[in-house]
Parts: sequence; structure tokens; C-alpha cells
Amino acid sequence: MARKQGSHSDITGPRVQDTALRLIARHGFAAVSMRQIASEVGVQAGALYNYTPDKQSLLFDLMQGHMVDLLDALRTEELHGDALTRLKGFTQFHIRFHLPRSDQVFVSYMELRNLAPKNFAIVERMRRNYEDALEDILRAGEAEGVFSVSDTRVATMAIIAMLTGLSHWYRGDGRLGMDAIESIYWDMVRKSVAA
Amino acid sequence: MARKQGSHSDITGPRVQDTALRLIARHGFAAVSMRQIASEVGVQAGALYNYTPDKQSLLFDLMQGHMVDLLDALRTEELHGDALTRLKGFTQFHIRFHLPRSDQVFVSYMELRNLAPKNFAIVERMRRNYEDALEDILRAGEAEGVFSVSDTRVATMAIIAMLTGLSHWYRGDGRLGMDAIESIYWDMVRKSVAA
DNA sequence: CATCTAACTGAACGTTTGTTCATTTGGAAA
DNA sequence: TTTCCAAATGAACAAACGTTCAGTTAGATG
Repeated sequence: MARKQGSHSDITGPRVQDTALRLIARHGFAAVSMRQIASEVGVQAGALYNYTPDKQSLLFDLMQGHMVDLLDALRTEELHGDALTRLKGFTQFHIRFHLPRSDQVFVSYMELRNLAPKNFAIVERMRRNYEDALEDILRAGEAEGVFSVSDTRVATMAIIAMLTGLSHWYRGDGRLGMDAIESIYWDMVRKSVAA
Repeated sequence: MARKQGSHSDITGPRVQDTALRLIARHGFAAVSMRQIASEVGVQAGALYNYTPDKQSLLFDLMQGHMVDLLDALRTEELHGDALTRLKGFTQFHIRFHLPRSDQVFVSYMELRNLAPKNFAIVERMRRNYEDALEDILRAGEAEGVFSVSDTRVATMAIIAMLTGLSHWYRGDGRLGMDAIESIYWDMVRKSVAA
């Protein structure tokens, strides 16, 4: 029963992406079949190929889209001022951006190994750009004398791991709201690099 | 050609586990087939079923084994003394235990969703035990007045995420040895919870 | 009203999947 | 030397996989 009411392409398209994201986050890329995605969207498997050339592209588009959104949002943030202020801004930005996107975080961190080599390289480069933004702040803090980390690269990875780990256990309906979480994490981040 | 030289069961058995661990860490549980594992071990797929009842048990045994090893090692560590000393001991223990086991860490953190519900519950309970060991230390530090974290549970998750993240990027052949890494991370952990 | 076409169906394709099992093998035990 | 059996083979199973495509449908267009 094609096209029950009006044109569906602008409805089905996003629904394919949303459903794929949710299912892949829940079960993993390799464990989710095209038929499973189609079934939840409410179409037959063949119809998916109106919206993606293949399964691999579906994954890549999700991950690339997430990273593009992240880098765009970071650029918009316009962090400036002294290193401590910028670090606080980065910490809050990271939490506010990632907390409402737990599915994207899950997929982006778990499915890297399921990307074709060329796609992996693209996503990895964007991830590195994001990490570098934090490392710049840490280096500035060192220069200002307000931070003391013996290795800015390691400190960068440590902080990002700490912040991103949040997305793996935080549930919005828990006892702590986003503001409370933000405050706790900023406290720990600030102290961890303090001079 | 069965049994080319002597009994193989005590050789093939461990090789199945080792190979499965390595392949699953690299490609993910769902993406690795029994035939792929068998091929690397050097047997036919059917022979694997002399060593595991099914694929799910293979994954569960790997993950449960890792957690049992972890909790046993932690118990042996016998952390005692004041909270700061115990926190240092825990940090060093975590790093020294996990760094040489990057495949196990990968599998244990990525494949939780591929465990059958009953198996998931078992592994999750052990993970929780491990987290509680750290939280006990943080609470003791609060009581002593040497730590200041507004929420010991959140601080626990933050620290474990930071430490475990290490296993995801650290390469033994990099510019930093395990001792150097240990010192950097202990510095950050110590400061992050300092009063 | 007739025509067109985007959107979708449903069947089919060749592979690959986890798992089973009758059969074969060859070192160890008698 | 003969017997025995743990350990492995290799073929088979139904089911599920990603992907393709000729055909169908129904709203939009003329």
C-alpha cells in the first residue's frame, strides 16, 4: 500500500535515521538487521534503499552527522577569556551537548570498529579536532600558570573519558538533574588540573 | 585428521578462548562468526562445541572470567590505611590490572548489551561490587575530611570512567610507560577529590 | 478524467549464520 | 596387537542476512 496519504519521503527518511540510531545504540550495528529497522519504521526492507545506498552508509551518516553537529555547536560556543573560564565553558558545553544525546554517544563510541576504513578515518579526524580544542585550553592554562598537568595530551584524554562516561550511566529520571551533574563534574575537572 | 599429536583438548580449549577474545575485541561479538574463530584456531566450526555449549556462553565466560579475576585481584590487594593511601592503592591497582588487558576491557565494556538478560545481571552485579569498593574509599575520605566530593556515587563513576578510558587509547609502545601514566593519573585522581 | 511517477511491496538472489551429528582419526591403554 | 575413546571432520539443516528489482499503488499533475 504505497503512499497512503501524501508524499512520505520527507517523513520516512528521518524515521529511518531515528530508528536506526535507536536500534543500533541498543543492540549494536552488526546485531541489527535492515529488516528489523524497516519493520519498526513500518515499511519493507527494500524501501530502506530509497534512503541509503547500503547499511554501512547508514552507520556512517549517523556518526558523521553527530560529529558535525558537535563541532558546529562547539564553534558556536565561542569560548574565550582566561583558561579557567574556557575550561568551565568546555565542560558545561560537553555535558549539555552529550547528555540529551545518549544514543548518539553510544553509537559514536562503540561502533567505530564497524566503520569502513575510509569512513573511520573521517570520523576519527573529527574526534581528534574536538580533543584538540580541549588540549588547547589545557596548554593555555599551563602557560598562565593556573593549571598543572604533567602531560596535556593525557590530561585531555582523561577529562574527556570522565565527561563522556557520564552519558553511559546517567538517566534523566534519576535523582540528579543536569545542573547538579554539571556542577559536580565541573568541580572535579577544575580540581583535577589545578595548579 | 583428529588428534595429530597427543591429546589436544587442553591446548585447543584455551586457544578457543584466546582467539574469541581477540576477535571479539577487534570486530565485536555479533560481527565474529564461529567459523571465523574456528579458522584462526585451526579447526572446523563443529569442533568449537566441544568447548562451549553455544556462542552466547563463549561471550559470557570471557566476561565473567574477567570480572572474577578483577575482584579476586582486588581482594588480594588488601587496601588498608587512611583513605588517601587506599585511593592511591586503588588507582594504581586499577591501572596495573587493566592496562595489560585491553582486549578484556574492550569486550567487557562494549558487549554488555549482547549478553542474555540472566548473564547480564550476573556481570553487572560484579561490576557494581567493584564500583562499591571505590565508593567506600571516597566515603571514608569524606569522613576523615581529606576528600570533598558533593556526591560519592557520581565521583565514583567519574573516576572509574577516567581510569578505564585509559585502556581505550593507551598503547604500550607509546612515548609513556606504565609508571609515567600511573603517576599522571594518580595526580589527577588525587586532586579531583581533594578537600 | 487520464497520465505520471515517487514510494513502496513482495519475492527472489546467493551467502552466511549458529548448531547438530554420523563418521573418521590416531594416540593411549590393555 | 588389538581395543578404545577423546577429538576432530565435514556435510547438512533451517533461518536470517544484505541487496536487487519488476511490479503495484495512490496521490499529484495536466
